[in-house]
Amino acid sequence: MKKFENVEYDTLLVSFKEILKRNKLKFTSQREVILKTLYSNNEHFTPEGLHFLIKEKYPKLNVGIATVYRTLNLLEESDVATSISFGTQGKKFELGNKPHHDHMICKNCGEIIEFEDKAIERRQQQIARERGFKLTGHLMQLYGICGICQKQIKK
Amino acid sequence: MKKFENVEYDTLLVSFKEILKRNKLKFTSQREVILKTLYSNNEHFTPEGLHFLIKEKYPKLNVGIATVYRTLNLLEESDVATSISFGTQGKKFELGNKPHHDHMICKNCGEIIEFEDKAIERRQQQIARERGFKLTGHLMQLYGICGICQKQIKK
DNA sequence: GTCAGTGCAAAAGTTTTGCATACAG
DNA sequence: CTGTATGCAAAACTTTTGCACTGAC
Repeated sequence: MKKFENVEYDTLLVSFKEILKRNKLKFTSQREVILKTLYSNNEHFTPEGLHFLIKEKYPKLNVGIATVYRTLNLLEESDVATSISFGTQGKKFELGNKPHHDHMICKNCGEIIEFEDKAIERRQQQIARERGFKLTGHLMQLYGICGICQKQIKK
Repeated sequence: MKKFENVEYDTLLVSFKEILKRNKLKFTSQREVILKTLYSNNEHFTPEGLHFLIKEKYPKLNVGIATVYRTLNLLEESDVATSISFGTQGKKFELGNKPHHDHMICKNCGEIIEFEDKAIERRQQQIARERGFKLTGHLMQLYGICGICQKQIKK
């Protein structure tokens, strides 16, 4: 069996390069590092968070925050990444090709369980279609108390 | 028979006053106007949008943007209003006196469409149960491009 | 009268932009 | 070589805060 991870990143990289070429844009080390960092940490990054991590990991490149913003916007415009809005401020970005998952979060201990449900996804598509929307993504978080905490909370 | 969907404005006002009294806060004309404007326009407001409308409608009051922010944050903290973030463009607020619903957000123009779907809600309950979670709430936002923007983007 | 609320302006925090230089193609 | 990309800093925005004055209770 092939190494799934590398194949996926290579594919991602190739299609990113194709998009760049198609638009007469250049493939720079900054853009590579931003894509790679987004890929290897499957988190949702704020621009500053991503910038901080990159500065820590590749100090020699000295990537500026403006480049991070410009590249994230580029990635989003070309549908390589998507952004969602969390909490108070700012966007968080994630790669659009990641296998989709949602989160169930325990309000007591913070435990996060990932899940994925085809039935809900299908229903979301249908809801969007009914309202003339072209769906590009979603955020779904379920809040509750996990099994362990339910037992402990017998107060 | 009392309608469940929309709490009357008077009821809303009374409960807002109660909250203020309970917290030793004062009922001011600015706060009243902000609540009333949120109520009478069935929209989701950005702070500036709300501020603009209020300045237009009640120019004599000369409500400052800081007061709008402060009041919106107060309304949110006391669960009278809720907010939705949508990226760089900031938050949008709505009163929390509506029955539960989720949001579909246009990533291009920020338009927000409300929807509610029993099938998804049921499925969420089931997913939680399967994983030993006691569900207490959820957040679901669908992102996409609204019909109007889809047409405009065909350049 | 007391003290929270307000407008204003300044500050703080984010994101974008202008410009000279660096560098991919 | 030719432009695009970049870093830096300034600018543009959005939201919060400090302060003296106003006004609700």
